[in-house]
Amino acid sequence: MARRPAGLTANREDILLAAADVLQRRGYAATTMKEIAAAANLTAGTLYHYFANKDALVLAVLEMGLEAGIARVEPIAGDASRPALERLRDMMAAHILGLTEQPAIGAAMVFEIRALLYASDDGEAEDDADVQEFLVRRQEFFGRRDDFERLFRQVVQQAIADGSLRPIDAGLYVKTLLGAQNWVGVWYRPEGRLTGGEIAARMVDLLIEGVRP
Amino acid sequence: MARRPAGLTANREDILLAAADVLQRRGYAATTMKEIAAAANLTAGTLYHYFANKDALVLAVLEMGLEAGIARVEPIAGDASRPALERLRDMMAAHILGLTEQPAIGAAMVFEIRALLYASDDGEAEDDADVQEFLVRRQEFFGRRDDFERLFRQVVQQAIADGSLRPIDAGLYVKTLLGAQNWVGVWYRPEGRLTGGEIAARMVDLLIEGVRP
Amino acid sequence: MARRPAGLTANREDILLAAADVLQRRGYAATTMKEIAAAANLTAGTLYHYFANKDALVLAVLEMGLEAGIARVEPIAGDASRPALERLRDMMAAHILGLTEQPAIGAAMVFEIRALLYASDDGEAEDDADVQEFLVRRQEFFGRRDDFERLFRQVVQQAIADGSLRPIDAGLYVKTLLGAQNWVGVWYRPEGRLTGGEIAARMVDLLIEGVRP
Amino acid sequence: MARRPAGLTANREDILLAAADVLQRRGYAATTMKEIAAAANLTAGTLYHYFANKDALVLAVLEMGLEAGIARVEPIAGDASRPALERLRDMMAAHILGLTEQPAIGAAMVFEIRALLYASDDGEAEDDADVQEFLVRRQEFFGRRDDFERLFRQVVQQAIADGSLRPIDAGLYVKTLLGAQNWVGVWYRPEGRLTGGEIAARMVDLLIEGVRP
DNA sequence: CATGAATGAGAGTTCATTCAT
DNA sequence: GATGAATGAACTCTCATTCAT
Repeated sequence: MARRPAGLTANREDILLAAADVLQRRGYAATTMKEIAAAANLTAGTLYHYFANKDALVLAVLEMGLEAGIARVEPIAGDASRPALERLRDMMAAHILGLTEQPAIGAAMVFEIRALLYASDDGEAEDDADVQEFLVRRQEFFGRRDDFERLFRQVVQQAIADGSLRPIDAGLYVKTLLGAQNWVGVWYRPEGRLTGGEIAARMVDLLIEGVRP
Repeated sequence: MARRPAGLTANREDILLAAADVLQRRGYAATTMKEIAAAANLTAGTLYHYFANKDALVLAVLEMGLEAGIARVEPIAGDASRPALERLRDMMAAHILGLTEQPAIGAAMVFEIRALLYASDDGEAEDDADVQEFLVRRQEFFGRRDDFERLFRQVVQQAIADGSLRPIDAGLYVKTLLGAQNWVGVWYRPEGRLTGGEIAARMVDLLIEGVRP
Repeated sequence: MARRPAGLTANREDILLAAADVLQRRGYAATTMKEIAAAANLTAGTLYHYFANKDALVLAVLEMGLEAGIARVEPIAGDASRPALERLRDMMAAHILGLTEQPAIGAAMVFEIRALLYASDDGEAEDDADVQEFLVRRQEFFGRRDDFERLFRQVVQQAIADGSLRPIDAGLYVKTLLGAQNWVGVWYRPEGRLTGGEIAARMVDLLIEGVRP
Repeated sequence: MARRPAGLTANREDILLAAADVLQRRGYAATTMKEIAAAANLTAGTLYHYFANKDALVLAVLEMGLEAGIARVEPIAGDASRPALERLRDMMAAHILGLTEQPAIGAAMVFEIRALLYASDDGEAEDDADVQEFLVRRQEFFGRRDDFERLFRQVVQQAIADGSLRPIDAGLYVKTLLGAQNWVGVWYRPEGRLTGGEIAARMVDLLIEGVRP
């Protein structure tokens, strides 16, 4: 308490949102715990009440972003009552829209994954509990990312199976999709020429219909 | 070149290649000047004979990668004797292939641009000579990146004009292309299921023809 | 104040005193932050809680010394109830005595001012926030040094006006005074032939009365 | 040769003059061998053909300055045909004038002596030949400085003996003189209100006659 | 004599992290 | 929970110095 008036007390999620914002603006390398703390109206020491260390905090940001992405896409993917191609289109649009609504998290997910990828991988076999837990959670995170990718792949395969898509390399197509879409989180600017909705609609069209007359 | 036996002498370009490799493996944040130096068979101090500081070195890596990309694509784009769509296909394939051949640089270009984007932008406007030069070169780098994107956009527009592509949003389509393609530098593994050539051919097909039957 | 037993806790002023001592013994060039920290029973990192960088710390030492000098001299200068010449004599004696009591600071003020004079003036006009603040404070410091000199000059001028001094070049006389006096901080050794009080009394006599029979 | 046209070839003395200039402008701490080399139209490596190391070079600058000072003052001091007080006056004036003519060296002598004072005195008993020679030369330098001071002291004592000065503490008076005079090298600016000759004349008057009416 | 690439020690500085309060 | 002083490891960078050419 002390310093911050009631109502401004940060909780875990506030911290994560603040951290995502700083990460997007400054990048993992340049982001300090003090900056994150300041963005969340806290001091650095206090962050350690919520997160074991910087990597755990950043990983939590990415988990939050990934889970949000899955939450947007999974219900659509699983709605067996709708045609696969229709679901695919909606999944794509929902994902793109999500990235434009939360560009901080989107960009963080593209860029900071790499920073974490080799975090704590300095060759030495560290084995304090925090590191162990981090490694496990990172593994789970990558598993969830695969889940996310699999949702798309399955719907693509269903669409191929029902003939609404031609027989393509589903894995490669999904990587193509995700590359194009994730990149939106990088270049999108709220003040830009197109709204998130317009981007979503047009990009889905381009990626599905191709560009031939 | 005192001290080091002939044949091991590093020059600027050797350093850049070594640096690209380390950057891809470890990321900007985790990459130290000592690691780069070791990869180039030098000591850290010597790097400062060639580059003013870490940022300047990393920027030089990106410049090298970008210029290589432009060098691959520009001659194709400018060959007025060939149909626009054919040129577009070749440009895409050439770019993708380049990324699979030099994944270190490709990944560096995707990820480390961000690290540089705000480098020296810590809110304080430093401007000693090195920083000034860095900012100028960074600006030029972004200009060249725009040039690269423009090459694609112009060919797309030509293809629309000659009717070989339908009337699409050329700017958005190019961002879609580049997102999908650049992402290859991230997920591509030489030991993977598909060769660089196969990835290039299939991805071009998907992005041009779409996925409808 | 974690870690260190009560009683050893250093505060800003303790650090400055320790730093003055090291500076006098080793000189600006040879003094490292680690040495200062060790002298203050701290680690180097902790110094950066109190001072933005080495220059800011050294400047703070000089400020402390200068303010102590002004505090000794100003009340005497301003005591309008006493004859100007008497005040001048007392100011000189007080200043000399101060230098012999705190030779560390005295010598630091003579020597390290120069080191700071061009600090951050490496031709490049850096201006991040710390440097800006430093430059401002350095300017203020020089202003205060002028204030100090002016105190002497004004009393000299008053003494000239009331006829107790002959009509001399007041500015040059004060520079002569201060040169002779500041030099005391350089050559004075506590174990020397004369006490601080003796030096003060004799030097005042020499500088006022001259050396003619 | 190579790089530098004939006629610009630097010799030892040119280097010392260039070094004195850089030292005055930047201070010992900030002065690098490269800067000195550049000021002398050389590269850093070449300096080592002339001087064993940085300290030896700086010491040589000070030696040059001190010998020049002695050369100005000694002939006057030793001219037994003239009254002591007259010689003292001329010695003072000559010294002050010298400092205003070569302020770089004058300031260097005041400030950089300190930097050298503890150079190579890091507690360890270094014993390579260069260090040994440096320590010997430094000792000799301090001896010469004492010689310089002694010249003044002897003339003062002669003047006391012949009654042209009152019976003062000769040692303290000489320190007073030298402090006031050396300080001139610090504050003198060629573009200032007074010429070197005026400063010399007035300061001699002040220091001899005092300031009483 | 002169060069400049190379070294390596060490400097200043940053920052994640801890912990008494 | 929250703080902020303190730590210490690591990093970037500087620079005197060396030496093959």
